[in-house]
Amino acid sequence: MALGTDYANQDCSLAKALELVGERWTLLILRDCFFGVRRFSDFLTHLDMSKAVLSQRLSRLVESGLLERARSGGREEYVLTESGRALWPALYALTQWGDAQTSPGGPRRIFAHAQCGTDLVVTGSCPACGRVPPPEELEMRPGPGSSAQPRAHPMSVALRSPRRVLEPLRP
Amino acid sequence: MALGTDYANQDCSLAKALELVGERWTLLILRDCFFGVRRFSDFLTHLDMSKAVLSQRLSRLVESGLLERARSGGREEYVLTESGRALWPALYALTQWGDAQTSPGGPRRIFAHAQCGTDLVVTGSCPACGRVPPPEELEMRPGPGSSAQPRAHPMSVALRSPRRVLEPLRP
DNA sequence: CAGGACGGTCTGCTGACCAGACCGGATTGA
DNA sequence: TCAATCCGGTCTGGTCAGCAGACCGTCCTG
Repeated sequence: MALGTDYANQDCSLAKALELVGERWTLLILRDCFFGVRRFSDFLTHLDMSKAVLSQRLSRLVESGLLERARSGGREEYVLTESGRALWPALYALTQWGDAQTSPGGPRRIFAHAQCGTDLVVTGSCPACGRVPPPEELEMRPGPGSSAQPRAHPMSVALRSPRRVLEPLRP
Repeated sequence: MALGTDYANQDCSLAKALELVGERWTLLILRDCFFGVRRFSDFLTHLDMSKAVLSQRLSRLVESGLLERARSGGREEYVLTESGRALWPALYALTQWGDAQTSPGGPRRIFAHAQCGTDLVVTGSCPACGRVPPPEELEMRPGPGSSAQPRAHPMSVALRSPRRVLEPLRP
């Protein structure tokens, strides 16, 4: 493992997790995967990061089994594997904490259980069903804390309309 | 914010959260805080990291209100604030994912609800009480996936005995 | 078959991380 | 009382990772 990305001697699953997803940009890439982003150029546009780093991160994620490279209509696509999808609760919990800490006007995004239309509570469980729905059963929409000056490019616009989590952004 | 630590233009609470706790070592420092570590030298020993970086991370965590600097018996101590303690669900979720991905022999650490003695399920809720207990109600102990060659220094030994989460390591 | 979109790689620079030296104040022991 | 040690840092020089931007091969399209 590359220097600066491992935590030697830590007998701890949090350290192991961070060796897989703790590098800069990695969790944001995975978040975009949940939001339906699949193509190299779309990650690039939406995350506004360096191509070299994006390329390296995607390769590492494929290598560690969190993403799968698929070819669709001559285009490369990066799709979450089961391991990658299993990260959803952690991503959701971090997002909720970020809302609470940095968004006094309320959540930036709201997630609802699509089956029953009920908004999730902060723990990620559906108050109507009493269980924690998997990401593919969720619908997301902007909340009261979302930016008043949103970005204009088509990617961001598409991601602001209410949509199903994990549904591909492009047909 | 220092270059390389921010995510400009991201109207996303996950990005904001990562600006606060996404740097290398930061989440491991906070994990140690939950485990009762409070002193500079103890973090240093247990995490085996550079003093300069530890110093910078602690200062930033104090500055962002996740830790509080306290003086106890002439010694500096770093203690979680309410904001810091609110990070527990995210830390727990990431740890559970790390267990699932990297520890085929079972969890490295097991958390139980101290009130009723029941082990938590993967979502962090107590199956007996039906709710998600806060960290101060939890007891931790090594699980079947913990290392067979554990580290020998007193810090690590102390952290391997069953103990209450958030309870100070030193009296 | 020319042009552009796509999915990268390469390059030179800058800033972050590293180990280890150093340091001042407080406590402890002789 | 004074030296030694512990504690909680700061400083330094070297290395590595992230950055913007140039470049490049492949595929599709008009």
